[in-house]
Amino acid sequence: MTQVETGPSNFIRNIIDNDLQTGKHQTIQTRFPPEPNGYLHIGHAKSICLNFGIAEDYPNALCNLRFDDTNPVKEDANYVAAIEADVRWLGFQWAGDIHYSSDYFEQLYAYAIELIEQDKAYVCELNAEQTREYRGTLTSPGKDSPFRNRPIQESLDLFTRMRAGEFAEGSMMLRAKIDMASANMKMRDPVIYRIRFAHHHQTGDKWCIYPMYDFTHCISDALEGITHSLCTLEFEDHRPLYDWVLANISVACKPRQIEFSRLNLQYTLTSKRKLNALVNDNLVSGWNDPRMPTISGMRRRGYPAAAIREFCKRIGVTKQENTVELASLEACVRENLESNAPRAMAVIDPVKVIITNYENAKTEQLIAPAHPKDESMGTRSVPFSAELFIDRADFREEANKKYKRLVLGKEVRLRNAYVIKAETVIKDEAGTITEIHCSYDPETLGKNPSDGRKVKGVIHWVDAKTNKPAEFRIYERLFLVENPAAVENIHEVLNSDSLIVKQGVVEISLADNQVEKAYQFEREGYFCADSKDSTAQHLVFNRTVALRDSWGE
RNA sequence: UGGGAUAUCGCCAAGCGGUAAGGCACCGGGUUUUGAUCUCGGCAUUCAGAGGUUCAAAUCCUCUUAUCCCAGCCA
Repeated sequence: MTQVETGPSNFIRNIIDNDLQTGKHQTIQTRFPPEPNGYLHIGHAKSICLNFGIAEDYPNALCNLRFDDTNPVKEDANYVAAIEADVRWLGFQWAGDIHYSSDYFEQLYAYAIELIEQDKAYVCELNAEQTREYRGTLTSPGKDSPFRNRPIQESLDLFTRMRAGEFAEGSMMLRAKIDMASANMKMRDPVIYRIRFAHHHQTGDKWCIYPMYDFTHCISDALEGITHSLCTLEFEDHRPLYDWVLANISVACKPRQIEFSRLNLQYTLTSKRKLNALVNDNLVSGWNDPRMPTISGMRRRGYPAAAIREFCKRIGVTKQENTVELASLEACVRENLESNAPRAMAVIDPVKVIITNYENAKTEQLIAPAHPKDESMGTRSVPFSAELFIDRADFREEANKKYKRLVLGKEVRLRNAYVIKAETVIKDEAGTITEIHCSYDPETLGKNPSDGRKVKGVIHWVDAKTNKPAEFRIYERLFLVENPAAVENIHEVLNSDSLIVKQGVVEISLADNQVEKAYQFEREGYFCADSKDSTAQHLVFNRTVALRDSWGE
């Protein structure tokens, strides 16, 4: 069987190629197995792109979405819905219906019985502390539980009664009988079932015993016919256990677990627990705060799904520990938006400009292209009158040659409009500039001055009579340090300027823009209207990412 | 001090015995009504270190070093 491989190559795909070539598998089946205990983040995106990407690229390959829901005390149906939406938004479709590990609880229970009947599992009554003591340490072997050799019938009876709810939480557990002296801690008679009188978001109150990850995951994979079970590096030690379980129960399918390194991103946290803490401590507005590295946060911020997919493609898949620079992600976002985002003008920190030689009552409609290189994106009408706004940063009373904006007594090009010259400035008592009086050259619309004068600078502007007021939210990294995960107290390294709010104006053509639609506000960056707070009465724009800026000053 | 893994440019990452891909970042030139974009050029005689095998080694063999993961009835 030949495979048409369009995705990026990596060691996992090499393994798959080989399995196809040798005939070990005819088709490939992967799965993305999130636990519904938090929102998906950029690290999950890597796994999603890997698993669903393989399903897309290999003939007849499929990828399941399976919720690994074996711990009802931490999980919630709200997360299920959010995760589903995030995967879909990222651009992927799972095979058939959504799966849940809890769908297999009955089968899992039967396999546990099989293990007990073979004397490969037993009910243990050690409490949590004792269990830990008996397990030994990294350098010293554990010792057998006193319950390890109890009769099979007794374990069978106890396990049945555990399910029936006869015993208290923590009083008993089912353990695999492997090797308490194993150098691999995971093989020291791991717990495979514990008692939890908890309501489960899928199975309700049907169960009071819940299977552990190591017992559940491999069997769920096998039941779904998964060929390659891809997970992160910290599960390498679990692989012998994964294989042990499948080797000792009556299932035919033996998926292969392959581990790859998780993604670390500079200045960001990718731990659900810690991200949850940011939300609970109100350090951010929610899981979808635009500063969050969650899929929903990035979406709200304006990152295109395609840019996130491209990023995942560029970072690759290996077993090496890595920390990717933020610049790499931002490059993908800019690259996508550069060609897809229509242009518009917005003034974030406005100061008024009066065109003294322009007829006061007049307003003309200038035509500006939506994109400088893509004519198919059309044009828009931009009103121009004697009163305009420009950004305070674009004017100086005096400046050196390198400053290419408006300077008193000098000329500058107004983007998509005329060349103007600053004549005088008006200030208030505090010395703050309130108005800049300029003259314009009527012969410079769409052409350079006929006398050959060179006007090097171009600045953006918004008509003062017809604009739309808008709020701009400028985002910076949430943390001051490259690796916030290594910091004990997150509060100490929180960037107090991670959100800066500005009140300004946008050109009138943006009055009825759509939420989450990307625009490039020329010379400022890429923005999109906030999906939660922007309304027609009060526009709110999130800065997705600034434009690249090579001006050193 | 037990076990498992990983070491190729500032950050990712190809490479799988035949003489170091690519991306991001960075540095320069050009174009430009966005200091954007685009474009041209530069950027590892060297692959954690030391030995060895070979005509030939990042790739094979030794040893050393560094880093990460494992002692939840979490996933």
